[in-house]
Amino acid sequence: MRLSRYFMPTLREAPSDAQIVSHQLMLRAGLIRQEAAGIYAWLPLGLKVLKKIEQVVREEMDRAGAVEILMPTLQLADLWRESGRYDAYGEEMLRIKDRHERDLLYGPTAEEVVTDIFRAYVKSYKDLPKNLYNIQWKFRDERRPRFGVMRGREFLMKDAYSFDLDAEAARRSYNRMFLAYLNIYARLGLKAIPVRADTGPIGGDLSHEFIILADTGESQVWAHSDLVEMGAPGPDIDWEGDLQPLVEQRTRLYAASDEMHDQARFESEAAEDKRMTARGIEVGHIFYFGEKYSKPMNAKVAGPDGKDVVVHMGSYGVGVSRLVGGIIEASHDEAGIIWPEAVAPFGVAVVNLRPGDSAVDEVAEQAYRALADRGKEPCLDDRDDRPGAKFASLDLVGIPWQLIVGPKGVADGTVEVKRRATGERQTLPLDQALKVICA
RNA sequence: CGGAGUGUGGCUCAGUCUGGUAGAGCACCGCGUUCGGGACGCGGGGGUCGCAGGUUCGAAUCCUGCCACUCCGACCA
Repeated sequence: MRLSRYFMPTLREAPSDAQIVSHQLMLRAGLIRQEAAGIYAWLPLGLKVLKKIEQVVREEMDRAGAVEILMPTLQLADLWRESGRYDAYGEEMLRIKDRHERDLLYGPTAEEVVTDIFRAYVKSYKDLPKNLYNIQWKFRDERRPRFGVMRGREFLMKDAYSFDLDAEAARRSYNRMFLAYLNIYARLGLKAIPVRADTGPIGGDLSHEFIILADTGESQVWAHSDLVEMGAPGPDIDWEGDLQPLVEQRTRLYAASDEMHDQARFESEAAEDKRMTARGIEVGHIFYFGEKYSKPMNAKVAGPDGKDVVVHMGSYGVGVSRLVGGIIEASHDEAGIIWPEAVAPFGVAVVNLRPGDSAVDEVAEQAYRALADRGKEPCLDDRDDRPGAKFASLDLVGIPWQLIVGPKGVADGTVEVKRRATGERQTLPLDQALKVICA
């Protein structure tokens, strides 16, 4: 992609609406544009990042045995009347009428729809377990949207729903999601901590929130430092096997956010030098809720004895659009965004410092093609700007590498490679520069 | 939803108190000089001053109503 033909409207100053750094940087880097309170258009760069996060989430869900579907944004109120939530859900639900005066709503979540799909087709315990997920736009009419995409009204969310014969099987489904989530955040270059969450009237210990560490995060977390060190289990675990040990290894260590924190317990469970407190952002929530929806909505399968059994369900959410902001909160500096390579909109920018100079053009084109051939998703900065302006805007939008081609270097057969995250640069012949970037 | 605040060109803001022909910087267009970290000079384009009503010879400015957005609080992926 040639930046001279691209659409990347960067701003030198942040619009005054934006308070937190990720929101400011998303506006300045031209990732999003606000259309209304908590509602955003996604511009090319922002959309690329969003799609990359979405794809990582999708791959890890698939790996863990979940199956993707796509449910509608508009849902029938009647389904929500079945579960009893149509009246229970407050002003946050956007309610709409169609031309036939039928009550619709813009889905804030999809338990009802997925349960309806499930019950229509799945009739036997032999078909369990099932885990259906979708990545879809949701709407919650927040009283007070803020923090840009971190707390918008419209947001992209991955939500998965598991169906099992009993609580024990549901725990196995829960465990798969628990570990899949850790893998997702690790692939996104984030440090995530699973903290025990309030299970409300359901009870039990099967609800966790996933908090990514960021100094500017809105939540406080307290955790045993070994938990952070332990990290993700990796993709190669036996997803069909017994995952309980891997989960317990992580859940037995202390971790809590504001609402569940107990300082006395923290101090008794973690030695003084193992106590970590940090700021973070909640980017995922997994929950076992048993028969809460399956019972009122009559989602049953025939058990081994031929009798109907109400299925046990769980739901598992990842805030995909929120993660865009979350990653920026966790990874930026004074100059702008620093994208982890897994989600960067472009892998490398080939910076032509003198467009129109045929020798420079030629080397830049050559570098661009070589990087494209190697799958590095390069862009070519052939904009007619001064070098400083190019560097500043490329730093701002956070592309991980800059391969700088200028007249001086071309004259003695070299280019410069700059790494965004560290600022380190080296001057090298092109073939070696390519090796550095592709290493 | 309670409290506070802001709406002036694409962005940041001045002008409002004390009514009198709408400003600056950035961005944009043209020309020239520049060209390795958001250049400089000269010239230029662009604004129903959130909307509606009122007061006045005259309203961005005063009054009334409405709308939008932001911040603090209670609530959430």
